Amino acid sequence: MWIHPDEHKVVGEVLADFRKQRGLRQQDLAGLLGKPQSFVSSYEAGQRRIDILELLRIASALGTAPNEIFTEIIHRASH
Amino acid sequence: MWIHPDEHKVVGEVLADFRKQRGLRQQDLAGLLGKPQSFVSSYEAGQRRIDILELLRIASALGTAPNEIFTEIIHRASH
DNA sequence: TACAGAATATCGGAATTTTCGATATTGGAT
DNA sequence: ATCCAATATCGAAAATTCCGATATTCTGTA
Repeated sequence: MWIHPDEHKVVGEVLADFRKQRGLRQQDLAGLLGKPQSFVSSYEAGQRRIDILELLRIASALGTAPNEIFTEIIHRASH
Repeated sequence: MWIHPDEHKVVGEVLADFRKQRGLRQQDLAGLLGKPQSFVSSYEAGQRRIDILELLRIASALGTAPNEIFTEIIHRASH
């Protein structure tokens, strides 16, 4: 148990949506990141934090600019 | 001991430079963040990771857009 | 240079988080 | 209802974080 203040759930949801938009499975993305599927599952559920470098790598794997992800997080967190 | 792959040092250096540009001491920024000075010292030295939400808060406290920080990190990390 | 005070860095060890494979659960299609 | 893909959860060892107290480094000034 523990972690996710609600805002971390928002982060996970945004990252999950970006992944799904690309038609990737957690396992696919995990492979690109060199991590197990449970890693992706965990952060998408807001159970694990993503640090700056991880975000850069995830954004890169998803073929998006980090700022796109940030913009969406801020947008959703403000509701 | 441990953490900082070199890239985490870059993250810390960038954040330190942004802080200094604003004429803030670690203690000042720490106060804005509700954390001890050792927190700022630690991540600026690349000894502690900064997660996405923390970056948003730090950027906000420094009066800059998160993307400015990212851009600089990517720029420096690519050298 | 020598000093004072400000600024930053380091320590220690308890608490929290992360790790990853194995397993369980859920979801979608037929 | 069954099959299989996709995602979620577990556990317990390893790694990281936490923060105040203290040490060190830095800066200006006599």
